[in-house]
Amino acid sequence: MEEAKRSKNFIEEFIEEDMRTKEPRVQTRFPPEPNGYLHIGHAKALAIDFGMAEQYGGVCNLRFDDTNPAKEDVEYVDAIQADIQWLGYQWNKVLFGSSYFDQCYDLAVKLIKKGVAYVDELTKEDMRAYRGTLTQPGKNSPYRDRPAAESLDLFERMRAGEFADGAKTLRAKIDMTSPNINLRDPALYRIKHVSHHQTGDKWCIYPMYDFAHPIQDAIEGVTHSLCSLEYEAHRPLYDWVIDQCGFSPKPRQIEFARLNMTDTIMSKRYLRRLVEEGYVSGWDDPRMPTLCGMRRRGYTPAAIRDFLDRIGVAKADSLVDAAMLEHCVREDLNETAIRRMAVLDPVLVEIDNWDEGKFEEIELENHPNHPELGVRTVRFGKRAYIEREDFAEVPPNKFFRLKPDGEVRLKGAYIIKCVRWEKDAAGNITKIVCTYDPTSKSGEDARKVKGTLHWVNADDAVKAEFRLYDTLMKSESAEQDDEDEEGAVEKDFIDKLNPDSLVTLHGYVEPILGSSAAGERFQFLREGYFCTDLDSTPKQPVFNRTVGLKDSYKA
RNA sequence: AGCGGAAUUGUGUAAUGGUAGCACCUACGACUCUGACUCGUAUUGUCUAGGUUCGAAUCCUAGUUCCGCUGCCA
Repeated sequence: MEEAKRSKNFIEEFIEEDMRTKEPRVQTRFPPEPNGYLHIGHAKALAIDFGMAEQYGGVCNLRFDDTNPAKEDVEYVDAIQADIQWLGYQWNKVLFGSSYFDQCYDLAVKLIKKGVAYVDELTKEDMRAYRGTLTQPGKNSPYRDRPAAESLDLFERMRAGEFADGAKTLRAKIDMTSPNINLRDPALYRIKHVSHHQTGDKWCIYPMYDFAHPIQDAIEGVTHSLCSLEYEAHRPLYDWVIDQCGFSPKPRQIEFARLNMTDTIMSKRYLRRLVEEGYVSGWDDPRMPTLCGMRRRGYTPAAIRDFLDRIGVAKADSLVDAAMLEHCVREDLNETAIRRMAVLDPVLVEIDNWDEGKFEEIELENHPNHPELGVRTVRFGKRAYIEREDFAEVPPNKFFRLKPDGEVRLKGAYIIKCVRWEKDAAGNITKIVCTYDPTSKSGEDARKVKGTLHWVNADDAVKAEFRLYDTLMKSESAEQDDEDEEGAVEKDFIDKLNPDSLVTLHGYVEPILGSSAAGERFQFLREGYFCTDLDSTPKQPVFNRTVGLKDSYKA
């Protein structure tokens, strides 16, 4: 496939300018916090971080941003790496923010000695009160001007574990009247008597993100620290830390808009609720926007990367139509997925003028656009299953499928004509009786009929389960405000869940599919792209519908 | 309200003072032993009001709307 030509985004403009005027080297980092699974939103950031490094011949490190042990867990460290690799990105090194704790500490000492950091003893509540508001300036803490030596002593004792959580903090001495609240003496270190998944019990004080991140970037030699828009107001603080610590050259922080997608919940908090309260089967439930969920659903790395490439990078907030992602996965799978026949909601067809016990071998192409992918053989006999919705007693307008006295071709086999049908007491159709035209065998240049149906031979069909997915949320805006009155929003969120996001059907597949392995992808003719689920067994194959086919039929 | 950002067709994104383009979506048509794929055609856009200029999405002025920021989270 040809490399799609894409115009430059604003980050590329910045990088190229920096390469011309500063140093001709690019280094980035992808800094996930190990407190959850990666989702499609992270994938955008990841594609930008790894993509920029690759594009400009630089390197990108995977660095776990683990400065808050209270919220993090090793469980996620491995999963995050697996997801990145699955997507096809390669890091230069795996690093941990926690491995810089010694340097952070030393730098904090340096800042105290410089007189630009101090140990504060205000309570959390007082600190908030002293901070002021969006419109009113804050005021100095009474501890702000204590001698550096005193702060130093206190800071050492904080480290030594002499104080309880929250009793003291180390704060930057910047400007309590700054219109940018992030500059009103932000906390640099806090006390947390919590053991860390990487450093164990070595520390009981941990640096804040705002202090640790720029230090990590600078030590590693990151040239461009790419992050999402909500860190924009933190950039002056990022630069302040770099300057006060005396780093040079200085990494440059550039912010871009994060991904939002229609019908998609992207907040970790809500995703966690779905898992913990059992609304989905787990983080890898195929309805989840997590990378492991999408993987299980059958999305391909190529499709996801193509999608990420197409949506671009900008600073304006946006809401990408999920139809774009669907388009990308259809485009990829159309090329690569082997064709098979499966009947999801079966109804029996019996051929009146076909001898009982007689079978014919039928050859079917594995891919109409790729003959080199070969053919397979299926048997055609007196009975077949077709899709229940492919027959109509009273056909709607432009119905090309089976109807009373109507003809259709069974894909690869013969043209059949409906002569009568049977129903049970409840009025459900139990059998459709047809005749076949012996002169219409596929490939023998017979006459044409408008409709062609997929089918499976009833005598050797394999029973299968099909899982069809729809959006987790009922309609448009997947997640609104999460800040209003807690209870109301929480309830609202659950109320908006789509009760039909998972529909399970039981039908039949070609015998050859009885042995498919988990993860294999197919196009089931006229039904969509499917992949074999983890739950699948030879006795009971299970298929997930990744995405349906486009359908221009309107009754 | 203070500060920081952002506004281009239904959606996403280009055009860096010189023909508003591309993709998705949608509609219609051709083809079709998948109502798929493919191919063709079409609709819709520069937040508003002024100004500078031969010429403005782009520069200037004023306004409007949206997003973010008041964690010892990241």
